[in-house]
Amino acid sequence: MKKIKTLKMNYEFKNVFNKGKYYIGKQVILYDLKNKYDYNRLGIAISSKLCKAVKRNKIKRKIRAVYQILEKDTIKGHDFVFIWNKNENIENLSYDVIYNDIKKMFSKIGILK
RNA sequence: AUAGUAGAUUGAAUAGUUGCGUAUAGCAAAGUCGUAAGACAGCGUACGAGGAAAGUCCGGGCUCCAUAGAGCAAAGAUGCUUGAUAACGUCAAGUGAGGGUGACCUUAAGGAAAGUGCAACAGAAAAUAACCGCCAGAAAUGGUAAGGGUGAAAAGGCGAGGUAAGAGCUCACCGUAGAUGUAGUGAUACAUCUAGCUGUGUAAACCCCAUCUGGAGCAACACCAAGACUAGGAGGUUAAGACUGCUCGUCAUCUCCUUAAUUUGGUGGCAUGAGGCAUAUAGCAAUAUAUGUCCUAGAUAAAUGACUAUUCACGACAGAACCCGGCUUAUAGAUCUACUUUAUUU
RNA sequence: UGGGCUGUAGCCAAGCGGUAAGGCACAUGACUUUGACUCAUGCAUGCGCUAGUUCGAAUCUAGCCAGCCCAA
Repeated sequence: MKKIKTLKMNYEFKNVFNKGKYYIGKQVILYDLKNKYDYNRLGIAISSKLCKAVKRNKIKRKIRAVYQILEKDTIKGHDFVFIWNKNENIENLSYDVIYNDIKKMFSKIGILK
């Protein structure tokens, strides 16, 4: 099963936001919650007020690219939701910063093998 | 050389590693997920976002409402002419008006003599020529639209004759309206004659005239599976429904009321089309016809990413979501074609 | 994706062709020993932006911009 499992319904997102713990990185904020399944699920939420569709897509793609690499080495059974940090300018978006952010977060949670 | 005008094209490129979506009668397997309908994994191969994909401003296809019907009204849209188109509020060619030295650009451009409304302040007066004035007359009264300077706008303009004073009352020139002729499919243009000219502006105020318009939208709609409900009453022709009102007509395994429920998942719709490109013919052109050739995204929380190397002008605006034809708006730069102004030289 | 609505001072708002009412807030002055209350005066560079119609647009027309609501 190589496909990335994603969160789909609105209430699933709300669950993570309300009950989950959050971790703040330089460009990305992560909400984390344990789930019932034996795999991880990913959700990315970027509001349409932030910027237009092209830039939103770029953020999503970069987060997804990082997640794919790091997700292999994690302990399964979590829901993740990523949000863009509003204090950061969108034009500074870069792959390396997001990579370091998410690596730190995952190690804080303690799921990195 | 300089400053511009109009139109068209393009919208970084190459290589490697890795990753994503769709297709696949290629290989391999006969399995996995799911109650079911149904869906799918590995390797290989092919293909994979724009000129605006945007705004959702018009028009059409498609689907359902009856097959989308008839008449009157209401509501809305358009508004010089001819043509193009499936259609349009779009496009092309022209006409008038306005702007620019010019190439060229802009233009919702029917009707104010069907009727109604409005025109603040100022001004005698904003459409009835009332008031002051001028002239005649003893007065009553009559004649008059020259003058009464404000205003965005003042009763065709200006000059001469004429008169008691005046006046298109008469005349020349200009403007306006009408008729006739010529040119043109036509808007209209030009010429001649006639009328002395009474009626200011506003229709992007109501309105009148001409032409056109049924409604809702792919989250439409159809089918499949699971689950819930499946109880009671009313109607069978005008009650309710099919955009609004009235009249007519049509429909139904239909509709309405009370209680309950109106959910979830999947498949199709969904990518060959009023398609693109090239050539020829017709046409000033938009476009049409014929022949040849090509098939180039199809997701469903939504696919193009990341890294490395090289080159240059160092990369703007920006992401398909049922599909087409337009319009509008955003846009770094690059290339090409035609034309104009000014200056200098020959 | 589709459908609809609204933009007027720091805030709430009236006005729908004739040159921006009102309230709160703010500033100044008066009253008061001081403060509050009260009274007086002031505050819109042009009505979200850009064009057009008109003698004249907040108002009419067209195109943009921003915000909000509804269906699922």
